Amino acid sequence: MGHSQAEKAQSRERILDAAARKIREGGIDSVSVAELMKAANLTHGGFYGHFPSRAALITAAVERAMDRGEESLDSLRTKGSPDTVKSLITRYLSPIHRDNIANGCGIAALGSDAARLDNDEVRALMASRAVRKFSSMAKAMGGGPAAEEAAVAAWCTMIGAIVVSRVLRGDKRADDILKYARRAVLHLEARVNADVNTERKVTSKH
Amino acid sequence: MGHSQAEKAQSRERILDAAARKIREGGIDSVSVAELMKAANLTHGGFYGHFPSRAALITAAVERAMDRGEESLDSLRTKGSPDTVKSLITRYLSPIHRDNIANGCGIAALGSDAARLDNDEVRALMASRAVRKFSSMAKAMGGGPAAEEAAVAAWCTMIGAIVVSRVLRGDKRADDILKYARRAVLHLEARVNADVNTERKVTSKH
DNA sequence: TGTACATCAGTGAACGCGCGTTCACTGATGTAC
DNA sequence: TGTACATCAGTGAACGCGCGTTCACTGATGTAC
Repeated sequence: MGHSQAEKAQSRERILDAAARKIREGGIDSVSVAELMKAANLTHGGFYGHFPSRAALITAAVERAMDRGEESLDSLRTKGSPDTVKSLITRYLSPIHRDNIANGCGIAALGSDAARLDNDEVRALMASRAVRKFSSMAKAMGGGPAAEEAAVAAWCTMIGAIVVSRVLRGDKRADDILKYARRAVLHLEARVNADVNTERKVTSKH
Repeated sequence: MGHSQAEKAQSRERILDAAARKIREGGIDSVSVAELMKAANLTHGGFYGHFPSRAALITAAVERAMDRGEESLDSLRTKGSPDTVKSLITRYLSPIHRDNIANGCGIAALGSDAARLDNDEVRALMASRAVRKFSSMAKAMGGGPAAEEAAVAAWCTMIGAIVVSRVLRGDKRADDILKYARRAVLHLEARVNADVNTERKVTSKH
């Protein structure tokens, strides 16, 4: 085996990515040091050369999970087509996303867990990522209070729909959940678009 | 201490209710036999006189949690006022509900956990309770496909909003999440009402 | 170029701890006579 | 009414197990001379 610094950093990345996947797949408690190190092709004793404790790993892995979740959604984009709000909504509420918990949205995967976390560091981290998600969509919707409100409602629907559709796994109604949520969210988006346009007209009259 | 059958049944109820609360407060994994029995004023050894295993208790406790969650929402009803869909929406999306995880909606509290459960018995149980929730609201919205669709979208938004608002605990924006979701859901409800009425008029013309 | 040494990522046995589970026992209650 | 016994919910010590964590060690690589 190699022993360069670069190779150590690669090991750390393997551990983190494995943890970020496992954490979404099985929840925060499901990550055991031994299993994790095995997934990274290492023995469990070496773990403490990379992280001071399991708790520290969890914090880093949740952050990684949030990042990878967004990247994964990005990677579903049709090449060349513009990155619209509608496209994001459709990708997020797709069966592909629902069926791929390990690589999907961190909030959908860990929301209930995060809601009750006594670990304020991890919870605050997820909260700030959520707020960022909301702001980003609000901006893409044209900005302003109406867009902010629509973006928050849209994300609540989307996150809730993925969770519910996953609970119904195997049921033929699971896909309907996504479909109904998609229509509701697209309606929200269309409504805020109309509002923003109306506002512009009203404003331009003065 | 007493030793009648009735008293044993009462002990079982105390264990179950404590578990149903703890399970929502800390997640399925957080329920330990010893802690649970202490909460029920018993010693841990006696547990197996009530349940064959921890797993059996979990199944029963999740069911109990779902029931108690609905009862708890019912108990927030203003006495004497009619039980409308609007009233349920407002009660569900209240800060009181958000801040009371232990007694709140089981799907909001355990959704992410249930979504990844390998235990199909428990997951199917939660799925059927969710479907029942949706159907019940659809019926209260006047029934039919449009009401079914609106009810599903409404529940996704409501569940997602409670989860997100809990993740933002302590942030002043946490209340906004509930407010925005409430408006979006009430809009959905108003829209399906209008649709149903239009449909009635159209139908009655023939 | 070759040899001796330092470095350090990773190894694997061992630890204490809390967990689910088992089981011999206790002691209050109900019943038989 | 009083005594002896059966019942059984609950007790608490003990178990095996997997976990997070520690630590003395290994052995491949880089460096000094």
